[in-house]
Amino acid sequence: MTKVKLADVARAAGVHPGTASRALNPSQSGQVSKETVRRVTRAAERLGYVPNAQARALRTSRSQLVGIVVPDITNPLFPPIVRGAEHVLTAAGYTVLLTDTDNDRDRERRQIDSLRGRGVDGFIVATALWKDPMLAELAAAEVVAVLANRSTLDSRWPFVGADDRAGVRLAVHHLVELGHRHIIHLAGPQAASTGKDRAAAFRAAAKECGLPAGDARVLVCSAYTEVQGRTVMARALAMAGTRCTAVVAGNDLIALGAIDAIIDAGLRCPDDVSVVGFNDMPFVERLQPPLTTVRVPLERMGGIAADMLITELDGEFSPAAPTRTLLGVDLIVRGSTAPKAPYRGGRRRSPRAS
Amino acid sequence: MTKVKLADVARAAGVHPGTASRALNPSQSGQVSKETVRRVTRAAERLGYVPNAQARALRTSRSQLVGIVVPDITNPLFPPIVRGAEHVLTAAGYTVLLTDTDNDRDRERRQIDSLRGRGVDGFIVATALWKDPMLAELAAAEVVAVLANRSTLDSRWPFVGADDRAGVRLAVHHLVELGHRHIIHLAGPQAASTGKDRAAAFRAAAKECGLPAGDARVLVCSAYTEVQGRTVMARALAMAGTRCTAVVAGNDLIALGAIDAIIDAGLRCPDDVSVVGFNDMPFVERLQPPLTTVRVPLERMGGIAADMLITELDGEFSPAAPTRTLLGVDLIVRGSTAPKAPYRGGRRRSPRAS
DNA sequence: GTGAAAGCGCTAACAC
DNA sequence: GTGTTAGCGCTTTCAC
Repeated sequence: MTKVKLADVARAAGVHPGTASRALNPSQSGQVSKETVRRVTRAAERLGYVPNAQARALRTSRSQLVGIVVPDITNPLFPPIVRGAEHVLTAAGYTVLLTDTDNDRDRERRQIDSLRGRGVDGFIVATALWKDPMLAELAAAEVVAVLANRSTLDSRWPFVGADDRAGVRLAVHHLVELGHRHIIHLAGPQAASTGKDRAAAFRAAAKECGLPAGDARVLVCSAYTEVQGRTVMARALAMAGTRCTAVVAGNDLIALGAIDAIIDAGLRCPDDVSVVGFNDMPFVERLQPPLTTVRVPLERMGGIAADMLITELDGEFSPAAPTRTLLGVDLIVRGSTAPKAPYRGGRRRSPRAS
Repeated sequence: MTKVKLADVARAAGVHPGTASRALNPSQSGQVSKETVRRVTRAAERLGYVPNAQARALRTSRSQLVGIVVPDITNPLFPPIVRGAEHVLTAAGYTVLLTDTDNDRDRERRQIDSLRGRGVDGFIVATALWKDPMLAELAAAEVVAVLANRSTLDSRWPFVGADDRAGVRLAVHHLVELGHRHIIHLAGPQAASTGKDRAAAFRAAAKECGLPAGDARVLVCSAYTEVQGRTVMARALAMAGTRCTAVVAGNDLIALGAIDAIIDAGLRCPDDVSVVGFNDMPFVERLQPPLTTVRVPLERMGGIAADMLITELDGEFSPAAPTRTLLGVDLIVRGSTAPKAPYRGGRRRSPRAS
């Protein structure tokens, strides 16, 4: 079983390879007689012809390959985004190269360089930093890319993400309505737009609700992980002056860590401390307690990122100002938030044995 | 910024392109003088040379591309497998093409054909059916592939998966030790080896524990989903003759659905019915109740699949009998299993309002 | 409407 | 040890 190539199809159809190429290529099949198109198409089918993408790419310098760059595919935030993007991309004839940077900048650079060497037509990047040297390089090299979830300082990139400000605002108002006044924000890494923007939104919302700055503290986690959420929340609970009754977490993972720390401290969620997450990643509705969180349409985000990239790739020129899409979000109220309990004079259950 | 090619590097180093190629290629750089290698390497670095993978692939008919085929990347079972495989593969210079078949056979065929057209060197397939026409075609076309998680009837494929029999045996023994005698198995789809093998293992383990066949029923779910688990469990609870006190689920998702059905019926887990899952996918330890399940080293599974594939790809010939690796599993006992409650004369809480 | 021919960037077989 | 050459499979200009 040796690979059948265009020349074989041409011979079988009794035409020249060039003609066969035109016949098989929708955009050029107009230049070929209907009859020839039919003969070539049938021959191709009969022989089970599959075009060699490498050769085509080499010739046309278009690979129909798209690289998707995520920090960690096991973070439940990303599979839906990847899935949404993949569906749109494959429907449009593109193939997805997935790469997981493992949150490691060196690895990210190597991976992206490798994908560039493979001639990808463009990237969907979900690892952007606010100040991102990698993106600067890509820009310099005139690489086509779209940013998903995280934005960047450099406004030249098309972007699709959640309306972070609206989401945090919803969360803060919800807590205030439940009677909470001492609310802290466990912010995500400030190098990421999501971390930065949500923190800013938290401050703005707190002000809007009339909370004094001292009652609406921001504590920064160095990563979007359960471990960081737990560590920073533990620190917050141990701080003398802090007596927060509610937490707005930078994302769901940080929220889970925060809940752990609350339990570690002998407190309960939501009885003693309410917690709101962000993203509504899969399965958080089944956790104990079910997580109140801001729902982001992740699969749609991936699909839109793919659409944007395809537009960019098809377009002869890009508009002066790139498209920026902010997806609407909803607050999903579940079991991790409750009305502020009346002050119980420091009565705590004994801390969990470690 | 025009792309720098091998000829540019050669010119800069003052050698012929052929020599530059040899100098840059580790396997052939022995044929070139040390000094030339140095000059070429430096020139390549200075110019920022990135080899064109398309051209190389066209010439060598080796693309260093590997396709990973999963049914649904949003099923938490798969991200760890993909991640494990990707790390090994990228370390070995391969790039991953990910495709999500959406559990759709037609889509799967199209995707695999497309990846073949792209000249992938091999596949890691996590969607195998026990009798799989797709795999038969791949075999006929002499495609190199490795099966992960699910095995197949045709023994020609290398395979890495969990020790399903041992896992189910652990689960059944655990339940019997807790005093359960009326145990049902909510099996996964019987078209998949995991569904079939776990069901067979369940029957064997029940027999081993001296449970009469009528007390150890097998009910089959048509998919590994929460919806199916819930539906089939509801049917089981509604069946007149059934009074099971424990469930061995085909996987964690089915287990979650089963727990839903138990609650729907006005019963409690684990108080009235114990449930054991399979896979120990991420976050099940935080669910309500925390899921007792069989832990499978998923990331390792992916890594081993990648290793097997690389071996296959490097080897001049494959051994007569392909490698089959069964990964050891552990039972992780958490909150969804408990000792059988004394018979409470059909006393049930009123069913949850629907 | 179709044939001829060149060439995308690279590697490997063959000279010397 | 290095230069030369051919060609991987395809598309596309240029003839006719």
